[in-house]
Amino acid sequence: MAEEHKLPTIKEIAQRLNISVSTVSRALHDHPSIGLRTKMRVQQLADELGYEPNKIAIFFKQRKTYAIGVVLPSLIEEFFSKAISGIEDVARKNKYHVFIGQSHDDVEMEKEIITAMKDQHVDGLIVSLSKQTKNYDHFMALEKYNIPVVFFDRVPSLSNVHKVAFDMVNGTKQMLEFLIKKGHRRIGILNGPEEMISSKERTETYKQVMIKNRIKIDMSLVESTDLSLESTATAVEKMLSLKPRPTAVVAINDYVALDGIRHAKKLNLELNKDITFVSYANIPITSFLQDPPFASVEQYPYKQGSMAAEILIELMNNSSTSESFHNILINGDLVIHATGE
Amino acid sequence: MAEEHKLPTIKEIAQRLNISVSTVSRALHDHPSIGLRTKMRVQQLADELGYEPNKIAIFFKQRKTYAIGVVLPSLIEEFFSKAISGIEDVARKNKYHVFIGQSHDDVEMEKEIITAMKDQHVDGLIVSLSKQTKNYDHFMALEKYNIPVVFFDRVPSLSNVHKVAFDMVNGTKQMLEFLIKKGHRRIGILNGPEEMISSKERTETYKQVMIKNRIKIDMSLVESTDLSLESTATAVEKMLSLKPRPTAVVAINDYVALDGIRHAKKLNLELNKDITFVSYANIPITSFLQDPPFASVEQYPYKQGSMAAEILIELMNNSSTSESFHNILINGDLVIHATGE
DNA sequence: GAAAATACAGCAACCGTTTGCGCATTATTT
DNA sequence: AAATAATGCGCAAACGGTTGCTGTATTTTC
Repeated sequence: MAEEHKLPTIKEIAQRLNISVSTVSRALHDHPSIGLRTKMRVQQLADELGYEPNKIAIFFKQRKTYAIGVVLPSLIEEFFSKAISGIEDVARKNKYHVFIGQSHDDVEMEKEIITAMKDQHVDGLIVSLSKQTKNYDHFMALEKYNIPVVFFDRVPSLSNVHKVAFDMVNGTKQMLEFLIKKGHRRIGILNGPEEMISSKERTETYKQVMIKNRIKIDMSLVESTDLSLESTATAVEKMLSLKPRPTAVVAINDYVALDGIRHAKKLNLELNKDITFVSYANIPITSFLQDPPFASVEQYPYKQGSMAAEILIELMNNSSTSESFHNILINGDLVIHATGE
Repeated sequence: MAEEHKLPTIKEIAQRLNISVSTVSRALHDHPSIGLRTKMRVQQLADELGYEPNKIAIFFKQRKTYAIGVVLPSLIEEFFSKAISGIEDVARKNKYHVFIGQSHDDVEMEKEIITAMKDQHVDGLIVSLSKQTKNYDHFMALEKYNIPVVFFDRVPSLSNVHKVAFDMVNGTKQMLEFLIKKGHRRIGILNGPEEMISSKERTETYKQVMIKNRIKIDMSLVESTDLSLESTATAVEKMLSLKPRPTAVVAINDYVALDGIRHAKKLNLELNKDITFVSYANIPITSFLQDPPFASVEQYPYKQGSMAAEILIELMNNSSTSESFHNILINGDLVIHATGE
């Protein structure tokens, strides 16, 4: 049973009613040049037959797919799954659908996904770079296909692209000023890989704020991790064995901060007294944690996603290549987690 | 610049070479009935022009999109984002792409997504039900369009569907036997909403195991939560205020267990002594937790996702409606988290 | 009552590719 | 040398729908 799977087409309606397909098409679109009588007959038969336009055919004709692709490192990070929600919501409102691809922080995978999405003729792309990505040719190639790209969060260090990102400079300033106000003078940074511009910005801002507050800059207080477990462990260890030890540590994200906290406990350091950890917010389980980071900068992933999507939609509509590039900075907010000090 | 966006087509190649499009098409496919000379000329020009077949046109013609849709409650739950990875990996291997839709546990949203995916002509669908879903008509309607559906994790209570799910009966047995062996006699259940078959199975298994171990069944030890924060809080409170209090509690997932643990601490109960919490694994941050659930049953989301995808691919290939339905049960494994007792 | 305007519907091309069938050429067989 | 078989390629339809143009009744206008 159910083996005939012949969906009704406009052609069929035309035959049954003994009129032309163009008339049917126009009737269904309520075109003014079709008589009321005909329109009604068509509408009725269409309903009876359960006719539904074949969108693939339409997309093909219109050279549009109403699909946007999203490429990001990993859905497991809450930051990204929240961002996806923002993208999805905006997309749905505008009748777009969302393809998702995870690069798992692998450039080759990223390229593959981009190619696949190009082949699928997505109308636009939203991308958060893999942490390995240094070269942007595979994105630039998309221009040829007229596929606009909006980057978010992990954006390339180029000026001629559209991007939405957390305002790292501002967020880092807030965080450092907060710590300094609390009396900290020796502040460590558990930074991300050099390839990420956010890492560079963090370091720069660090220097800036230190200078402004007349604190001597000590670059041995800046450690990097490529975010792998081992690399993070090494960085944490180095950081905590510095002499004198920093009294506060800014970690690139909550996971790294938690690693630091765990290690500090092992060393029998008293948290928020001997040493204070702060970070940039990625995870929301802090309420279950005995010792959360003292504070985090909320980065509003949902907002980043939805803004990126809005920009993309604008770009897809006005294919009139507006010469300017969007460069949105999202302001973070400092959130205090720890219950007391 | 770049305003001509005219991608080369087979037609263009044909014109330039003064041959027919059919010849070009066949040449590009290495069809035996095309002469070597012609093939080479075509190939070369195609390379020069950077020709790429228009997949949309091909999909349209072949009435296939090479897209599979995935509908699930929320990407934020790690269980699901891991499952997605499993689905994606299998899909990619088979040249399929993945559309994702989040129902956010809302039936209406679920229906909308299904409709959208049907309109997009996905070739198949993988679904984990919203916790509200009681009626499966919107899935059954897909038969008409010849779109196969494979359910996973949150599956419907129907026998004539394909599904992959965690073996709740077995997993729960393992867990309960484990607790009983440890001496627990008064075991509470923080169960999920009644609509989820897993909840029913949990209750049933509970009774069964109790009977087998000659422990009197006390249904006041079974509390339900709809998984909202408030509902969970209420259930936890009730559970911990029972007299006598249970010495062990099985929670539907880690989040609920953590809520229980937090509440127990507030009541100054000593964990794993006065009361022990166990659950089904959804989250991996246990290593950062001071007091993780004592044990969890790992549900292998990646495996569930990849198996569901494999079944779907099989179904999409053999549209020969095999009369039997897949009904895979994934065996869980008990994982002990707590460091000591 | 004839000319002009309007209303209604059909023709055919088009989007890019695939494929069954037929038709020339050339090559092979006897 | 004639009949047969390969070989190489083109024609045209098909997938489902949209749209500019054309054509014919029917009305309206003066």
